[in-house]
Amino acid sequence: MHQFAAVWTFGMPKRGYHHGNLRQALVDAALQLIEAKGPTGFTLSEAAKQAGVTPAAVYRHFEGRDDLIAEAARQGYEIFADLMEFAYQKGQPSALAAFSATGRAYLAFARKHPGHYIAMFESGISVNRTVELAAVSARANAVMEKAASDLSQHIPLDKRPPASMFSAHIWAMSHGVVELFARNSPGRASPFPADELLETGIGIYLRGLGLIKPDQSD
Amino acid sequence: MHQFAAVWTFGMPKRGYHHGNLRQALVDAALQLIEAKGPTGFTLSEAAKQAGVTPAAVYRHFEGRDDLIAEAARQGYEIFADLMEFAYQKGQPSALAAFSATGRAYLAFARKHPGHYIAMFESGISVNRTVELAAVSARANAVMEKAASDLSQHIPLDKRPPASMFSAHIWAMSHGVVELFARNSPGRASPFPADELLETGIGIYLRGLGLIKPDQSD
DNA sequence: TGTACATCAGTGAACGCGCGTTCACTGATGTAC
DNA sequence: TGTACATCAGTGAACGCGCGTTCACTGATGTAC
Repeated sequence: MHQFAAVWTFGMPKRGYHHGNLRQALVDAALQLIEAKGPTGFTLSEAAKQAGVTPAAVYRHFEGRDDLIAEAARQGYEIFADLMEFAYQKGQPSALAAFSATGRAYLAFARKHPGHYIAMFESGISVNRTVELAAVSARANAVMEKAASDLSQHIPLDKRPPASMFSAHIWAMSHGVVELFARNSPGRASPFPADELLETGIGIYLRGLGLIKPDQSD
Repeated sequence: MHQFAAVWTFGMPKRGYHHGNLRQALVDAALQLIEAKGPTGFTLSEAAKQAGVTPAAVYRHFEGRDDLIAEAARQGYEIFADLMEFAYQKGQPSALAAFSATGRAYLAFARKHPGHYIAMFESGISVNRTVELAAVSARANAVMEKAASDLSQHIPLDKRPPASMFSAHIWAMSHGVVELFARNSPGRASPFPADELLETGIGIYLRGLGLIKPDQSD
C-alpha cells in the first residue's frame, strides 16, 4: 500500500483525502467566481465545488461566506498596496513620474486582478471588518495620498487644492474608467482603450493644475 | 353591501382585490429594494410583498424578474434623459454653461434617484434588451456628446481631443465620484462633499483643456 | 523501524429558507341589453 | 335601472432548486515511544 501511495503523491499536485492547500484554493475559486458573477452572484457552495470539495469543508478554513470574501479582498489590498508602493518608488525622485506611475498601476491592477478589485470595491464588505483589512487598505491609501501630496508641492499655493481632494479626483476618474470602460459592460462599447482614456484624462487634469506645460505630453 | 363598499373605496388609496396601479407600485418597490440591497440582492418576491401582493401577481404585469428590473431602468433613463436635456437647454447659448449644467445634472440624478441609477448602470441588464431601452439610453447619451462636442469647438484644433473622449472623461469622473463618494460606502469616508468634488474636478479638467482661464472659477 | 494513538481535514446527510415560476382557481370589474 | 355574462387581476398552493450552515462521522496524517 505504502509504496503505491507514494507513486500517486510524489510530485503530483496535492491530492487525496486531504487537499493540502484548500484555504488558498478556495480563495482562488472565490476570486474566479466573483469576477464571473459579481459579488452577490458568488456562492460559497460553488466555490467549494470548484475546489473539488464539499461545502462543509469550507468551514474548516473560514467562518463562513463573508469571511471568505473578506480574505479575497485582503489579499487584493495586499497586492494592490505592493503595486502602488513599487510604482511610487519607481517614479522617484520625480513627483510627477511617481504620481503618474501610481495612476497607471491602479488601472493595471484593476485589469489584471478583476476578482480582487470587485471583492475590494464592489462587494460591500467593510474595510473595517478586521484590523488586518483596515491596515492594508490604509497602507494602499497612504501611497496614493503621498504621491498626490508630493506632487501638489509643485502647485502655486493659491491654486493648490488639498492633497486629499486632488487624490480623490484621480481616484474617481480611475475608478470610473475601470467601471465604465475597462469591463465588457453589456451593450456599452468603449470608445477608446481604457488605458488611453485614463492616461489622457489624467494628463488633461494635471495640465489644469499647471503641473504639465501646455505642449508637454507626460 | 354596495353602499358600504362605496364607503371604503371612495377617495381612498386604491385598495381591495384589484390594486389599481400595481404595475407602477411594483416598479417603485423594486427601485426602493434595489437601492437598499443592490441589484442582485433585489428579489421579485420581496417587491411583491412590499406592494401588498402575491409574487404570482407580478406575472400579470411583467414577464419575470429581469423584465421588472429593465422597466425600472427604462424609467430611470427617461428621467435621466429629460434632466440632461433640460440642463443642456438651460445653459444655452453658452457651450461652457450648458456643459457644466449637464455635469451637475448627472450627479443630481445619481443622488436623487439612486435606485434608478443602480438599475441603469450596475444591474448588468443590457441596454440592448429592448428597443425602447436602447432608444432612451441613446437619447441621454446624445445630450452628453452634444454638450461635449459644442464645447470642444472652443479648443484649438491641435490640442482638441475627440468629443467622445472628452465626454468619456467627464462621464468617468462623474461615475467615479458617485460610486466612491456619493454613496455611504461602508468604511470609506468621503473627504469632501460629492458635488464639491465633482465641481472642482471638472473645473480643473476644463482648465487643462484651456476652456477656463487660470483664475476663472466657472 | 514499527506500532498506538491523537489530531485534524475532510465527508455526506440533513436542516430550514427563500427564491422564481406555474397553475387552476375565484372574486371584482366593466359591459351589453 | 337591473340583470347576465365576459373579462381580467388577483389568490394560494405547489414545484424544484440551490443556498448557507450544522452535525456526527471517518479516513488520512503526524507524532511518541
